[in-house]
Amino acid sequence: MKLQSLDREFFRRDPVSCAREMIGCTISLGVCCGRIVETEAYAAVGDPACHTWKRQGARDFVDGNPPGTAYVYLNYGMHWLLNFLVKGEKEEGFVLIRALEPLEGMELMRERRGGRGEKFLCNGPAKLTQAMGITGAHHGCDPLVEKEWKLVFPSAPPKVIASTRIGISVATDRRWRFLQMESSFVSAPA
DNA sequence: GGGCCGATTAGG
DNA sequence: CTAATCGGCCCG
Repeated sequence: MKLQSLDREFFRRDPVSCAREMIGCTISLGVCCGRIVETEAYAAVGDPACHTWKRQGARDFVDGNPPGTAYVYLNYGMHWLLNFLVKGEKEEGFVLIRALEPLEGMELMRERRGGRGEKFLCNGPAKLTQAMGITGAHHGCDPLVEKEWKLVFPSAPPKVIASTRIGISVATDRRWRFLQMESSFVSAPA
């Protein structure tokens, strides 16, 4: 089977479809690799939970970068969260990566995560950035171009479950959280 | 400048 | 349940 890398076109769509279809894709940074088992979509327009709702800086980021660009931000003053910029013709926004199934480089992940067990290395948006070594230094980088990054489609599309987004206090009714069915590496059950 | 809040996490 | 910890935003 042939490994098909995500391309620019993949991110030139609406964020909800993009978030759904990123489930099952693998993401690599350096020697570490994991399968994406949980994502969330945020819409640049009309979504009170999206950074663009309140932050001009986020809006500028959308306008000033190509689709696929990494949007990394510091949450609660201590946790880096990884998003990918999505820019369709009609809809723009972000896909938040919320959990990975660790596949490669687990030794290094474990070291970065204080020796925790495999199931707890990447089962949360801030845990996976810590395990993968993603920080604000990666904000604005282009994973479709930069060599240490690799984003690859799954050989077969997994079963995906839609659920409500987590950890937000507004627009909580939208089922814009996506999980790989039966995965034990998600941050929380659907 | 000060106050408040947040797409979280680990520990009690 | 809460502390930790800081950039952005809203005031003044």
